[in-house]
Amino acid sequence: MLIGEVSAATGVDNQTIRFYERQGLLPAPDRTANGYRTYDSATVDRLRFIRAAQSAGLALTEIAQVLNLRDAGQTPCTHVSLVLEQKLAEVRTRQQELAILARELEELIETSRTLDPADCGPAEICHILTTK
Amino acid sequence: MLIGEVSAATGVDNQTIRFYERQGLLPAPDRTANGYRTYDSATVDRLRFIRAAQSAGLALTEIAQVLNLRDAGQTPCTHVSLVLEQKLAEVRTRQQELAILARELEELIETSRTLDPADCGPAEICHILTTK
DNA sequence: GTAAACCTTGCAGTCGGGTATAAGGTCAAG
DNA sequence: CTTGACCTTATACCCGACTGCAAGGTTTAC
Repeated sequence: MLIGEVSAATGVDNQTIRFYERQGLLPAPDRTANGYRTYDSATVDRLRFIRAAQSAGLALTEIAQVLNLRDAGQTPCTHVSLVLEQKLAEVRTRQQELAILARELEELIETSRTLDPADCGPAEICHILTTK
Repeated sequence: MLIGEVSAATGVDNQTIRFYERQGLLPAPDRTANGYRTYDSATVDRLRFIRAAQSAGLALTEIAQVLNLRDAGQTPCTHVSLVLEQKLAEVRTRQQELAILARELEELIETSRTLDPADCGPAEICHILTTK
């Protein structure tokens, strides 16, 4: 399988596949006589795994760690569980931050309804954002 | 007021103030005889406004637009309202995405509890993330 | 024999919001 | 007269995950 076929099979761009190789997410592949990279179906699985892990919110470096553990012959499940727990905690934190931000935005929008643009004095910049 | 005093008054770093100037968020200030930037209290207000807008989730380019409107003599309130509405919509979208992500992470973690690491076949990479 | 559709390498650029560093000028205190 | 705290400029670097481009080699189709 050439890189383009892997790309077509996974939806991951050629350049991105080479980028992942440089980043240590994919091992250096075998080459054909003319230097083209050749892959087997394990690479397709590996790329699908990367996409799955990515959409689960893991960063590439975290995914690389999981893959390295696995490549070293260990079952990374325990490690993966820990990473997932940590990710969930981060997501929860971010959710709280966004909830606060959403409330603030609502308040500002509410304020902007009750304020008259004509009241914007020349000294202030925009009283919607500075009234608070 | 020299840049360091403005920095002390606002908590915005000297370098950041110069950076904002380059980004068009602050006008080119007057200079003393020896070339030092001098500011008046309006700059302090402007920086406070920038921080307020930033903590409301606006990007620097959006803040620059608001300030430019204001500097052009317009009351940017209507524009600000629109930007805020749009921001709120973005935040809502992001909240939904995070909610989905959180549910997925919970499921994966739940799965990892019921799975035995010993079941991790050599072919798969990590069955917590690929079971789904 | 030539055009297209592949593949290779290496390096630069993107986004946002800064932060760091170098190399120098200025000013007040002791 | 030197130390230290200011200030100036220009330039480069950081994070993450790519994306683009140049300049070339290879293979397939007509």
